[in-house]
Amino acid sequence: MTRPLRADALRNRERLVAAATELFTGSGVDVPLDRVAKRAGVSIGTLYNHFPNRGALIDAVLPDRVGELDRLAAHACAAGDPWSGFTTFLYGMFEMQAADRAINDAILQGRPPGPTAVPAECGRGGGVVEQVLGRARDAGVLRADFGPSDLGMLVRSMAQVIAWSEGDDEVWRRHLGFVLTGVWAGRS
Amino acid sequence: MTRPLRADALRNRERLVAAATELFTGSGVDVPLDRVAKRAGVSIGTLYNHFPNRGALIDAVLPDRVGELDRLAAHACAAGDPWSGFTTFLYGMFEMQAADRAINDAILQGRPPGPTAVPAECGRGGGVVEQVLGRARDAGVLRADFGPSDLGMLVRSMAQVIAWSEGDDEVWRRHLGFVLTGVWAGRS
DNA sequence: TAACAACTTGAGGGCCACCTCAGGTTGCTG
DNA sequence: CAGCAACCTGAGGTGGCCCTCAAGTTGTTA
Repeated sequence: MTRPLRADALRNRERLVAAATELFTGSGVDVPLDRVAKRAGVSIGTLYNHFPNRGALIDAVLPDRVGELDRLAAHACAAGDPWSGFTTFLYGMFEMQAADRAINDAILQGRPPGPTAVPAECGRGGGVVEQVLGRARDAGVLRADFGPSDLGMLVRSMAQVIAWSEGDDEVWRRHLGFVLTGVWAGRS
Repeated sequence: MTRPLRADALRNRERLVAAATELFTGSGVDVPLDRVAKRAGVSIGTLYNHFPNRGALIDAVLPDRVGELDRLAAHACAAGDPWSGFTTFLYGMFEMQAADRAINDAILQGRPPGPTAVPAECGRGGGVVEQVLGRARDAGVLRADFGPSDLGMLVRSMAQVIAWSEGDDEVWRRHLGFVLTGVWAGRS
């Protein structure tokens, strides 16, 4: 079906993804596409040959990063204590989110009619994430009614908090701490 | 210094504010200014005569609404129980925020380098708000270290949650409940 | 190496919102 | 009511970004 790309085409595509990754990560997913093309050393036309729109480019950039979620979640499941597994998973995840404006922006901008495939990607890793949640719930340390949609909302709200933290991790950590205390079901 | 406006100028200014209030409230603070002018029955040039930029218009629209905060806060202080005073204040405030896209948008978009004077306005009512906080803290029902900046962060994060709730108040109420549980310092 | 298809190029058209300003209109004052 | 300032008007300039496409270039296959 899909015949192999010509050598130069493949090279250009890789350069484009690399340039987009850099710019999206640093300045958000709103950077003019001309700038992405220029940084890739390629014409704007070529960019559009490979990616019909901005969303396609974002979709090409994000999945790599989302893969890290799997590792984080696996690590969390391996932890002895379900609660600390759950919390370190969240802290790790938001650390990643705070370090990469592309991710944070994608979450912020994924307004109700989400344009890109981020939700789909999140669904992919959803299985593992659901495991982390389930383990904490079953152990009775997480509110029994805390579901994936609650986590989704937390991610979105934290994206906003992170954007306001301006690089100071302590700021969003503090806020996250409040919420975690709120969803903790253990005995104090 | 500032001599009184001419009669027609005053009328136009009022019409502009009214039109902007309607449009901002319903469709967010991003509506094209041409549309605001048209709805006010005034030319775009007149709009710029009165308000040099969008921020000035927003500043003219919001303060009315922020005034309601004072009433809410006063009501909260009048409540017998400091904790229920605190929580009903917050629920009331976010209800207002959920009902008015102008407010919610202004909060969401007031990115770190905030353009409009919303923060200043919040500071104005800040005295009363600080009272509500202080009362709850002094009564030992609110974390002793929960300050105004924490409240500010909560407001911002809730703005995001509200935007995602798409009119379903139960959604943001649920999330707010988590956070409130987290900052509650009473004995369970 | 010929010859085709795949790919690239970048000027340019479209769109939309922002904002200006020269000229016309209107309230106001004496 | 004259005459001046204050005010209004809206066509049009500006800028940014989006996206297209006809013409040129380059990899590839035979």
